[in-house]
Amino acid sequence: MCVTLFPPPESLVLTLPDTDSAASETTAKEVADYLAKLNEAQRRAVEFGVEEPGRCGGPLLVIAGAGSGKTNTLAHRVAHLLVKGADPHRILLLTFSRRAALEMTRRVTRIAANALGKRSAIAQGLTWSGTFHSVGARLLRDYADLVGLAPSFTINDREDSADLMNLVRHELGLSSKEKRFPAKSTCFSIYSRVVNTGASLATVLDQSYPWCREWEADLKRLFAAYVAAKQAQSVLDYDDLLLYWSHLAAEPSVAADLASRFDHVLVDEYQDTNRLQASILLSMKPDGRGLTVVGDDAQSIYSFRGATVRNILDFPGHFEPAAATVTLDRNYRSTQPILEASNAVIGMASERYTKNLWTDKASAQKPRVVSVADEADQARYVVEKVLEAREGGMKLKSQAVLFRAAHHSATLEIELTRRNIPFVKFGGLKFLDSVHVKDVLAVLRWAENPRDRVAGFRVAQLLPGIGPAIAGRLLDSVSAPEAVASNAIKAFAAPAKASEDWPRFVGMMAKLCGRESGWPAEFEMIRRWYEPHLERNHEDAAIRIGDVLQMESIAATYATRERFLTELTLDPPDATSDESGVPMLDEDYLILSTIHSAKGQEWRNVFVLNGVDGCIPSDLGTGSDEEIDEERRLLYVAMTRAKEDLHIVTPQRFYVHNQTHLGDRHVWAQRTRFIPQHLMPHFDAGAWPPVVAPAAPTAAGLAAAAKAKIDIAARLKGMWD
DNA sequence: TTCTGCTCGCTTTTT
DNA sequence: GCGAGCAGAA
Repeated sequence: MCVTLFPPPESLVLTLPDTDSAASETTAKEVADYLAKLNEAQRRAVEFGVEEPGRCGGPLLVIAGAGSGKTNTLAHRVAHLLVKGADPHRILLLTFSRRAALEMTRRVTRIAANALGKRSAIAQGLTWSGTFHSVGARLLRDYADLVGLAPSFTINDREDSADLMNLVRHELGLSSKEKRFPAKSTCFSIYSRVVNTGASLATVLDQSYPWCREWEADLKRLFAAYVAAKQAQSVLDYDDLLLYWSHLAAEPSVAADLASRFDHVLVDEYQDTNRLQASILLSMKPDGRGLTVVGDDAQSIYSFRGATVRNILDFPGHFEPAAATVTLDRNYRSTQPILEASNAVIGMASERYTKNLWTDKASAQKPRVVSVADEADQARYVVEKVLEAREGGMKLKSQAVLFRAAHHSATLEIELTRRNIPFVKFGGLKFLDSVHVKDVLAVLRWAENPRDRVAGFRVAQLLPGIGPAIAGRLLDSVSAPEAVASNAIKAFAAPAKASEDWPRFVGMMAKLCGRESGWPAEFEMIRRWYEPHLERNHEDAAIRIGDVLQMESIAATYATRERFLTELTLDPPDATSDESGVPMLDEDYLILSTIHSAKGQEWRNVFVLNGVDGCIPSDLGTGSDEEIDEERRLLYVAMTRAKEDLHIVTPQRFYVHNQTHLGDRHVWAQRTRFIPQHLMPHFDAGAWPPVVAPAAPTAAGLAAAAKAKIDIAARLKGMWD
């Protein structure tokens, strides 16, 4: 995982080099240099409204098609602002993921270094770059007192939030209805959708969760209690980071201060922001001065998270006069045949807004649609083609395998492991979901914030002899008014069955709450305490201890416990590989990724797995026309990742695991509906392995086979001798 | 009250 | 191939 720290507050006071006149002259000359590499549209996007220092241009929307140099353009714009004298500490750069934020600052630094020479230290001051959520968390800690939040608030990830929802649900007695109440994760998804879309509960239920319609009144009660519980416990969920921020920004007494912190706000991947995020931007920059958003409506693939493509479409109209729009439609990534095929696929969307992309990268190779018998053949095809390209000098890292759902790569992962091909998988990660990781984090979270019931509930029940009932009582005494956590734990009458483990637990919690050991020594202490419990509860304790040890080394790179917890929640490790730990950066490895996680990336050779109906589009995403269109955009995103070669693999026979009451079964799959027959001229269609006439078995072959049979039989018998 | 062993139901994408 | 929830034993 990428471990980056927000620099300590002191570094914010970094002194800026003087802007003397001699430097300005060199600047003027080199400006021309670095802008000369951009095309005309990119250059307009970079220079728009950037005048002398202190002045910020009006709002700008950049529609940037796939591979049109979007990141590069945005990075140039930031660098250009810096060159023109903008204060880096007063630039807010909002990206979709931390990975994207890192890439952006890296590029800005490089471009600014080229343009400014030694003065590139300026780019180092670009400290406000990150996701909406992580920036929200930072701002909230600054303003915590103002909004009545404990500055030591902890952040619940999705799973924790669902657990809290579950606790509240039980307290309200909603779990013991005659008819089954929606599952905790469903409840949480509904809640989250209401918050992120700004729609009413009734609307959300009608549009997205019709089967939960009858529970509307109960859900309302549940959500009210959930919000109260979060407040009582000083915990925030992901949505709260945005929600508190938006309320903060809308509050006149704070808004001015908040807005005046930043001269420029730039937002990447704007098509994947939701209503709440848009409202935050508008209240931070009501007149749009200094506001730049970049995105591509054809790549909007996060509506399940409340993102709405309307944000990008309606952006210009929010301002008076309307925001300027620059469209980047020249593609620098893919060859002409790949682009033509991609354009054809997205061209069938029922609604579309941007123009076709164009390129001058000619190629004779059309993208391929490869028919294979089943998933095993699909895996073999990919491995064979990957190795073939590797022989031809293409690094594994320049090749990627993309799929709709994380488990689609399971067969391939086995084949890769068998053939000793290293790979790293992005997306669908369960690292933070595994019980042992959550256990350890719960201890930390509870120590950091003793009112966090989800964490405490989990920790207490690790001790033998303590179940839900006793854990609940312990938590009550810890969170009683005026209670001091470590004293309350010490004073608690543990049951006899837990007496053996109790003193050690009390000692550990006292040290953690008192911050006696310091960070990261605390982590080691928790690990040592946890190991015996892990061994008692899990057969595969050794592997799990390995994970905990790995976490320990990650923990050591964070300055404080709070930083570690916050960043791990907001930016969990996003990759796994066949062996524990991500391979060293200098090693070569194949990329496996969900299409969602592949956003913004590119590779020379791209394989799209399971290009069949039921996978793309997913069975679960074929309810409405909007959903189908989003699945189509997903395929479009996957296809436009490819620079030179694109393989869409379509297994004819598809194995489904326990998906319905029918149990495991094979289904016969059809090529995805997004590539209908009339688009096939854009592709090279073929089958693999190539069809050859079946050779009759030779006498020698039969003899060998017979011999093998005998050998195996003998060996099997030998096992029991 | 905890713990174990069973059944039933669900199963995308992620900050 | 897994978690939530339940029934029954300790």
